[in-house]
Amino acid sequence: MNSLNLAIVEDDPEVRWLLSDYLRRQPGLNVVLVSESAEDFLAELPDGLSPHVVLLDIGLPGLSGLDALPLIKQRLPQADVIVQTMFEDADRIYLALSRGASGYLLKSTPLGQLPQAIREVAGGGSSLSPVVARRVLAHFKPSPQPHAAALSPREQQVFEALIDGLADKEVAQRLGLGLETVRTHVKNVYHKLHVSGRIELLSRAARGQL
Amino acid sequence: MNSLNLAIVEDDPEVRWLLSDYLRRQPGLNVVLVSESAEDFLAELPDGLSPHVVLLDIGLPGLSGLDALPLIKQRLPQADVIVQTMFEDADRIYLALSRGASGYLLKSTPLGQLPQAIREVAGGGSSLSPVVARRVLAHFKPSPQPHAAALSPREQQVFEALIDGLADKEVAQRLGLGLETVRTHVKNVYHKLHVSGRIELLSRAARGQL
DNA sequence: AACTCCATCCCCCAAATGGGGGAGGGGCGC
DNA sequence: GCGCCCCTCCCCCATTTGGGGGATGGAGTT
Repeated sequence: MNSLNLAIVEDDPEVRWLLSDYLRRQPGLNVVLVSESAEDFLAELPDGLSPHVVLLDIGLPGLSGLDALPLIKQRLPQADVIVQTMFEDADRIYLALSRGASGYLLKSTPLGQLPQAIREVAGGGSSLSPVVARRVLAHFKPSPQPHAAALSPREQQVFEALIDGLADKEVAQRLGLGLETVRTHVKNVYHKLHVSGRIELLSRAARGQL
Repeated sequence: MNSLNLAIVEDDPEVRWLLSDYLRRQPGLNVVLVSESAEDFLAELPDGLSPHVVLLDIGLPGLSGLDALPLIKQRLPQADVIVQTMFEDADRIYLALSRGASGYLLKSTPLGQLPQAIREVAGGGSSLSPVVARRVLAHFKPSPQPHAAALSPREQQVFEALIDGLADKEVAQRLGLGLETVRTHVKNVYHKLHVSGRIELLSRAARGQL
């Protein structure tokens, strides 16, 4: 079980050779399949063979790595896929992660860090290049509402209750207020946030636009 | 500019000593401030001094690292904060990241990896322990709705329109249907997804619970 | 043929919602 | 003192929403 089965999908012959050659030398790593395209990979994959980790290039001709990801995860649900690419744009990163990638390494990653990244991923972790990680974290922050500042303390509380999906009546209970009071606050929140009602409010919140 | 100013906030005396001692020895790293609490850190911080990176423990007595994060980012907007902790629960990770942490390292991280992580962060990247990274990535995936499968094609369309915040009438227009038809589909969607109305639906969608 | 699911549309009704309005009291700043 | 904002509560009214019922026709299964 110490032997980690690894598959490599990479179109550039030189890179492919470098990668497979280097990784083959690593103790505990077992390169079981090397393909030059996602189509080839899926076709060549023997039924019995299930790599623990797949190193997947994104800039593939034909079926792109991004499009191949769901197919690979379907064929090998328990395998972890590390996406390797020179692209570091938020869209591609987001796509790769939402399609089940367990790692996202830039091609600029030193070869020497690959074995560790592969072991981390196989061990239930994830490996992200620093630049990529920063992009990912950026998706978590944007909370600071420029609007929220305009909301009075009470309105802020009411706002949060609305986000929680409460009805006016329930908000009144939670905050110990009269129904009519809550209705007043709610209307004020709508005005200050420039929304027409709780549905628009929630649908924007769902998109992180608030 | 090659010298990286580093501040350390850590309550455990032994760990504090180990960290500061080890990091002080690293070439290019300059430990400029070591505090045993967030309060001390904010108080001791000279006005002219702006560390590039702050190593922040989360399990602090008094003001927790999590609560201190926003204050630190306020005082030092350009500084990158690396959170260091033994906690790996999703809540704390999420909180730390949404409050502006640029890195999240577990206490189990080998000392030897710290300098690299610090340099990566200072260089505009982010550093996450593998386990943490996996947790973070999990937040990106969950799209595949187990429910969605149960929705008929029309219902799926209606569902998406609801997420977009449309009213019944607007859904009818978008899909070229009669209002009553839409109302029927909407009700069916509610039943199949076990929600009581669009507010619960949207508020769950906002939390990624759908 | 009988059954089930889907899509389309219709009706009724009670509750919740949004958009207006107003009013009294408290606090803060000028 | 006067104005302004916040908090509290009240009323009216048109629309929307949820929940319940039912009807028709088509497609697919058994």
